[in-house]
Amino acid sequence: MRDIADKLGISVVTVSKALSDKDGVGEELKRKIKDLASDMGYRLNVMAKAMKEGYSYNIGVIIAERFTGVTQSFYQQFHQHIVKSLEEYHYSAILHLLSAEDEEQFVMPWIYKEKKVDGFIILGNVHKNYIEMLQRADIPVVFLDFYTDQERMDTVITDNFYAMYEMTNSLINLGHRKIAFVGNLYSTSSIQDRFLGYYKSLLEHNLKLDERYIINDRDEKGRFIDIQLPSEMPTAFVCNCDRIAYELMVVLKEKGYKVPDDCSVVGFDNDIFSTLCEPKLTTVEVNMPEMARVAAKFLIKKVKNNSLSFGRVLIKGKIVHRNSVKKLILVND
Amino acid sequence: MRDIADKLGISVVTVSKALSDKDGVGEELKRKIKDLASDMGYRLNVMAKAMKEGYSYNIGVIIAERFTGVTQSFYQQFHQHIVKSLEEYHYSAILHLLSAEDEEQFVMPWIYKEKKVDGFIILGNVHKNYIEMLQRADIPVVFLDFYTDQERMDTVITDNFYAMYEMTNSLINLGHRKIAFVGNLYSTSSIQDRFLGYYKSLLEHNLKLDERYIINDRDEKGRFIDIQLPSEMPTAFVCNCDRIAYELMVVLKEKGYKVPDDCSVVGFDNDIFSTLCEPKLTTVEVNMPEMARVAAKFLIKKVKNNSLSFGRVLIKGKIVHRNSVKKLILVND
DNA sequence: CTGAAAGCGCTTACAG
DNA sequence: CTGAAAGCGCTTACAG
Repeated sequence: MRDIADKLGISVVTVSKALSDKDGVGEELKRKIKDLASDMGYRLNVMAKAMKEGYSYNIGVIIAERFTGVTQSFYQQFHQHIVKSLEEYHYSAILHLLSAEDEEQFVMPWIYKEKKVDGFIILGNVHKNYIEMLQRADIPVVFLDFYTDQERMDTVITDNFYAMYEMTNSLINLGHRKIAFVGNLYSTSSIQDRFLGYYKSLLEHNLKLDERYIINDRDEKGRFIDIQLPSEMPTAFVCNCDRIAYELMVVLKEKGYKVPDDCSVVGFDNDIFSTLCEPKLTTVEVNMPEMARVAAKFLIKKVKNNSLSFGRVLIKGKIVHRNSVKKLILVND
Repeated sequence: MRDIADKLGISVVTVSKALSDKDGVGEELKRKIKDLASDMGYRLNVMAKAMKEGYSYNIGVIIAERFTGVTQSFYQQFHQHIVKSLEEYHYSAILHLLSAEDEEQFVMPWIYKEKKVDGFIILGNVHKNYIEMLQRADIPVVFLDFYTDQERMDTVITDNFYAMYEMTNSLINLGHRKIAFVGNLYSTSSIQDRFLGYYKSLLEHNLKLDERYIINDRDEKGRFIDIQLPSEMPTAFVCNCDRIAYELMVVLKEKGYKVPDDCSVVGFDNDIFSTLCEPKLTTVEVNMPEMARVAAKFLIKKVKNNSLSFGRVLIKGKIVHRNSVKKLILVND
C-alpha cells in the first residue's frame, strides 16, 4: 500500500479506500489505484486487517477423532461442504481433530487459546461436559448433526425423526408388518430420534413394538458389536445407518438369507456403504450442503453478535429408493 | 497484556517476554506474570504476533475437487494426517478445494491472495500449468503423493515403483506366471510407476510383457470405465489401486470367476475398498502418517527459507497380506 | 474527494 | 533484569 501510494503520490488512506471499495475516492483515481495494485502484484495482508478489526476470518471445525477412521468418511464429507459454505462469507475453515484425551481432560483447542478462530462448528457428538466448557468460553459455537438438552445450543441437524417415520411408513405401505430396528438406543441423539420415528410409524399403524425386534449394534463406547439376528425373523430391518445396514447384510448372507427376497433392509445416510453392497441400499440422503450452509450462516451471524440465538434447526432428508426393499403380496389385509 | 502489565505495575514488554519464555525476565516475576495471565484468561492474539513477524502460521492444503467424491476418502484421510503433523509446528491447515474451473483458468486460491497462508501442500495430481503458476508465485509449495518432471519440485511420494515390484515378485514366488496389470498407463505418475515396478519384476523373472494383459480402467480425464477381461485369463491381476481391484472383483464375480481360486487379485492403497470386498484384498499400505510428517517438515523449513530444496522423496509402503491371493501348485517348474 | 493522526496487540532492538 | 520507542500493514474516525 505504501508503495502504491508513493508511486501515485497519494496517501495510503486513499489506497485503502479504493482497494476495499469504500466511498470517498474518485472513480478515475480508484481505477488507477486498482490497476497499479494488480500490476505490482499487491496482496492484501489480512492479518493487519484482522488485527485492526478483531476478526481472524477463520472458523474452527471440531471433529472427535473417533469419527475419523478409514471407514468413516461421513464427517470428512461434511467438512468439505463447510469449507465451501464458509468461503462464501470469505471465511476459512481450520480443522481441529479432538482427541479422546483432550475431550476427557477438558483441553480447549489451541486454536482457541491463540485466537486463531472467530467461532467453532462442532461436527458430531462430543461429551456433554466438554460442550459446557465450550459454551462458557467467550466464542460463538454452532453444532452440526448433533444436539443435547443443553440450553442456548444452536444446532443444525437432519430431521432424523421424520425421515425414519416416513421410511417406516413406506415399508408398511409395501405390506411389511414385522419390522426390526437395528441400533443402540442409548448411543447418540440421532439414533434415538430415528428409533422414535420408526416407533411413531408403528404406533400409527397399530403395530406393537416388539422388544426382540430392537437389535443392538454397538456398546456404550460406540464400538460396533456383532449383530445377533432374532430367533423369529422379521420381514424388514430398519437400520440406524448405512454402515450397519451393510454389516447386517453380510450377516444375513452368511446365514443364507437373501436380500430383499427373504427380508428387506433399509439404511440411513446415503454414504459410501449404501452403494457398495449388493443389492444397493434404499436409504435416507442427508442434505449435507444445505446443513453446512445453514450452520455457516448462523455462525457468521453469531460472530457479529454472539447474543443471537437460533435454537435447533431441522433440515429434511430425502428417501433414495434402490433395490434392498421388496413389496410383500398380502394374502389377507 | 496491557491489563496484566498495569495490574502488576510493570511494562508490556516484560509481560511479552515472560509469556513467550524469552530471557530478560526474573524467574519469580515470570511466574507471577504467567499465573496472573491464566487467572485473567488471557489469550495471545496470534494475529498481532503474526503481523509483526510476517507469518500467518497457516498452511493451505490444496486438493482438486475431483478427488473429493463420496467414494474417495483417500485424500481426506491424508488431510487429517497433515493437520496433525502441522500441529507439531504450531501451524494450522486451511483446506482449499480446487475446482476444475479455477484449475483451468489459473485462478490462484484466494487464501493466497489475502496472505492467509505461509505455504501450500498440494495433495494429488494438479495440472502442470497450474503448478507452474504456483511455483512462480512467491510462496513455498510442497507436493504430496504426486510429481512431474518440473524443476524445483519438492515432493513426497510413496515408493510406488518398489512396492509394486515387490508385490509382483511375491505373486511370482507363489507360482503365478500370467499376471495382468489393471490401470491406465497415461493417467497419473503413480499408476505409471506402479506399472513399471510390475514390469521390472516380469523382466527379472524372464516373463514377457503381454499387451493383452494391460487392462485399461479409466479414460484420459480419469473417469472410470468398464473393465474388459482379456480373452485368455491370467492367474493374477495386479491392480493400480484398491478401488479398481474392488470393481474388478465385482466383474469377475459376475462372469463366474472365484477369487482367489480362479484368479488372484491384489490392490494398492489399503483404503476402505480393500476391506469391503470378499475376500479381503492383499494390498500395499501407503504410509500416510510418515508422508504427511515429512511434507510438513519440508514445508515449514521452506517457509523459513524458500531457497531450500528437497527434491523427490520416496516413502516406503508395506504389503498387507489378506485373502485375495492363492498359492499356485506348480506341476513343473 | 483526499489525507494526517491514532490505534489494533504484539515484538524487536536498544538503552539503562 | 527491566522498559521506552518504534514499527508490522491496515482501517476508522475526523478534519480540511
